[in-house]
Amino acid sequence: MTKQTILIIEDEKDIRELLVYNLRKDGYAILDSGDGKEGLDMARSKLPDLILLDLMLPGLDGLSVCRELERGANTASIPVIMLTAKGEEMDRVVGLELGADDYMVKPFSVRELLLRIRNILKRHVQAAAGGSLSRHGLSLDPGAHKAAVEGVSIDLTATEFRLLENMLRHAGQVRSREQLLDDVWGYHFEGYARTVDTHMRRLRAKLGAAADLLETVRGVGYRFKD
Amino acid sequence: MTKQTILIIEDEKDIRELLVYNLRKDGYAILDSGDGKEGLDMARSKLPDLILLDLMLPGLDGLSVCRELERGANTASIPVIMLTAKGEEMDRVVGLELGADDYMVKPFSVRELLLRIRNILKRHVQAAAGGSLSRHGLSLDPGAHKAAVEGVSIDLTATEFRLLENMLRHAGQVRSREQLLDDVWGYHFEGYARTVDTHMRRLRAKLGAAADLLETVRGVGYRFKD
DNA sequence: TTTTTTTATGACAGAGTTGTGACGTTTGCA
DNA sequence: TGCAAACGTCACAACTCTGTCATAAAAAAA
Repeated sequence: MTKQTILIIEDEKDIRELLVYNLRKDGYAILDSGDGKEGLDMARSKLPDLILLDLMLPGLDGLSVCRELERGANTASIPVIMLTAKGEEMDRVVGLELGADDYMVKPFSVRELLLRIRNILKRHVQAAAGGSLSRHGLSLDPGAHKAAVEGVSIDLTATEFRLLENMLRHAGQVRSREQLLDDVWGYHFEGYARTVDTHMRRLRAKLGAAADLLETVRGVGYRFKD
Repeated sequence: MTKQTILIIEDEKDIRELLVYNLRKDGYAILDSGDGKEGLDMARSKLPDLILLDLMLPGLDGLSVCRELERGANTASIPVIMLTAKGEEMDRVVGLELGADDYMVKPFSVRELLLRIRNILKRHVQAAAGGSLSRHGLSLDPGAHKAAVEGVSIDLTATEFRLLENMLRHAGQVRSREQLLDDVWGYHFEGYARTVDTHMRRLRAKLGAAADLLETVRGVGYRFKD
């Protein structure tokens, strides 16, 4: 699960910093710009997973940015949440002129914004991602958070599940400890590489006879048997 | 499957156009009226699948329209979402007692409205098709707001019922506390995730022997046994 | 072989999560 | 108005999970 990127286009510094801080804390990678034109360029070059867009902007106003995004083949599908100050006649604007996915009126609840972002991203991700994974008698169902070996279900903790899922999604590929720390634990985790070893051991113990599905690649990392 | 029809009864032109535009984009067939009396007539003659009804209306006010709809044999089962301006003393109970399925306070998020509409329509379709949900000896009848374990009925409060219903509708899937807060409590709930725990406990207590149908998935959320 | 490097294992403490009882507030109702 | 039910919040204890470290084992290199 790679970190998702959110682009914030907002000229008010205080609000931008508030958003950057909270979104970063929530585990997103953040790009930000205080200018409409620059923000649009960033959107086109970085292709973020979601855009928070202020309506009133220097350079190029929010509506125009939105319209331009809609026009680009690569940017049209990026969900946009509009931010507006109270009294900016939002209803008409958002609804009639373009396809923002949602909008929030300032001052808004950060928590509510986070929830909406999560929901919107989830929907977009789910549209892309598939169902359950299985290989060599091991099956994982991420939605149900259930795992089974040869049909016999096994209990995994949250971390173990994420680790095994990541290995399975990259079956046949060697995964370095660093990659695993990034993907499973997250970029922010300043961990000890041996942590991965420990969890591999725990996973192997729980996998029982299927333990050898997790192969050690000495000097490199681990690999899920192809 | 034919397009579902939504009737909008709202006198403010801007809002009406906002709704027409967005709902049409979402794939619904739209009827609209700016007058209470006319709207009621349209409802009776066209029998839409859902009605968005403003509270303050010329001709005939929203509550009266709602009451009339409830009275008609053909219109009583049509779900109604009430729209009210902030400050218009809209007692939820009054509206809900009159048969409104939900209500939203202006200015509202178009996206949220669309979600609610989708949910309500889905529920109505399901209610018409099958009726009650049941699994593993637990049965729920959302229409009647009744629950039973092994045929023995149990009393659930409104929140408990919604929570259990949500779990049951996603049986086998892990539901995070955030998802549950969103779905069961709503976007605007600035709550504490422990609230979910507490309600799970209350549900389990009422479920008695069937308490283990609600499984804890540590570090992730809860899951209704598949 | 011996030495060095890398990985596996066992133990452990602290961090985090959940269940529970209690309490205060709100809401509906008599 | 007062009461009871429903609901959200909180504090706390029990428990699980998880990262870290020391050490053993294994593999590779010398």
